[in-house]
Amino acid sequence: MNDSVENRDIKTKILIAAGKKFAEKGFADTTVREICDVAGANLAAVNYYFGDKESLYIEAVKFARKNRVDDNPLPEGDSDPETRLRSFISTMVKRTGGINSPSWQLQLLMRELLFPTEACQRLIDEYFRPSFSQLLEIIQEFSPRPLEEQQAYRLGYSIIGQVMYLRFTSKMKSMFLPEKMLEDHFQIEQIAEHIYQFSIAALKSEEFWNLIDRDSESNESNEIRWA
Amino acid sequence: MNDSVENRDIKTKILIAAGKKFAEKGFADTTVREICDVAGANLAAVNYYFGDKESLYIEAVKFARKNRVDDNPLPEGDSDPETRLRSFISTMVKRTGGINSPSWQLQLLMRELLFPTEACQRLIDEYFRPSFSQLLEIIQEFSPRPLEEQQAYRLGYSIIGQVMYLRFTSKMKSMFLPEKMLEDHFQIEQIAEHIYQFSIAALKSEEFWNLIDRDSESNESNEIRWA
DNA sequence: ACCCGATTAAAACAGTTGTTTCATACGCTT
DNA sequence: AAGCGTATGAAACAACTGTTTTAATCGGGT
Repeated sequence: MNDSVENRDIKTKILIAAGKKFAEKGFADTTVREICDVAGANLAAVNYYFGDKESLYIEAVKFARKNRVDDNPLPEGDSDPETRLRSFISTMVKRTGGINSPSWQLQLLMRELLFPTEACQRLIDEYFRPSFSQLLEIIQEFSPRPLEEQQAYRLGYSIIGQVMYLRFTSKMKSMFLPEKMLEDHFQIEQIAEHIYQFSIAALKSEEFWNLIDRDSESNESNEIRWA
Repeated sequence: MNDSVENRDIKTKILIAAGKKFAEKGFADTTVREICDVAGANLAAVNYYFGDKESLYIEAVKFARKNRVDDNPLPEGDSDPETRLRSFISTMVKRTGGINSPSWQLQLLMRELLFPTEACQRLIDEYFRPSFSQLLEIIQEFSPRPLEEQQAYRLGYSIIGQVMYLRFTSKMKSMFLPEKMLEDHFQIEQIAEHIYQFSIAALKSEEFWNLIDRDSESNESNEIRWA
């Protein structure tokens, strides 16, 4: 099993075909025959190149992640917090592919999050955590004083949650929302702008930060310090 | 196939066993033999009572929903919007079972949302839409002027998204968050309170409503800005 | 006591699945 | 051109799946 040029082609074809099918129907519902069919490879090729179906799945997840990182890279730069947050949300929404056109790569990664297999921990560490860390940094800049870790995490969840929920429920959205509304008011850019506006409104609310302050003070008095 | 007392028992047992297994591993990964084993029924019982596996699945989803509705009913009453929103979020978070103790009923419904089958549309109409409608009503009360439908929907999504994301990612949360933080700061009540505070901060922001107003007046410019 | 429908039990069936086998074809080095 | 390791192709295998069949059992009504 080397990586010479002539056989990387078919191997890659299998990885792509597998990724698409796994993303679409999950591990159990996807057959090796199906994958080989799409890839134009022989049935034995999967076992020849990857050993077994499960190893192929793990490789497909890795492959999907690798292919995914480069698209929609998180914006760098030291602009103001508002702009950075807007860019971040916009990027994340774009990464999810909005409502209608999800990439199979992300769909596969999502599936892995929802029903984790062995490949999940690695995925979190290498793909999701870096983005989340960047979000935490941005959030920190809105806080009038250094945020406690758990508060930053919860805020991060609130923002990421809005983004991810749209992807998670993308299949049922047409059952929930009228077709016309989907087309007219739930396009990628509109979604991103809405989530940004909603989040920034909360993050800029003085009252909100006062509440958090009060909350953390009462926590410290009630609980043993940790960390 | 009648519903006399003596055979409702085994039928119900199968429904419960099927619900649990389907929730845990999905439709394809669950075998009829497994279900019958758990239910203490014979292999033929599934086909005898339900026809085939798929019909059993649909019945199991219905059964899960029926069992689920009564717990954590949405609070009635005509208190102020803030209280109603807080109650609503609290109820929804409780319904999701928080982080650690999900019920198999809800887990099955969630799975149906994520990877819809035929049972999904019915589920949305009978179970999720009523809750969402109530949320829309509450949101409306925060708006200084009558909300356009799509704006109400997007706001609803922002709030529901925060709640649901926690459930959707419950399995991976222990991979993402330190154990200690989960225990100390991601309990049901804390999550609910946080989501409420975050959402209410946005909903009370004058700037936010001004933006929405401006937005609805000029939809085109918004799209161009993001193109 | 007998019968008859409803239910259960066990086995068998037919189809699909992941995996393996083995013979053949290909590409490169000598 | 010969030789050799790699890759492919078609078929077969063994296990598992949902479903069906067939016979046995149960329980109540006549």
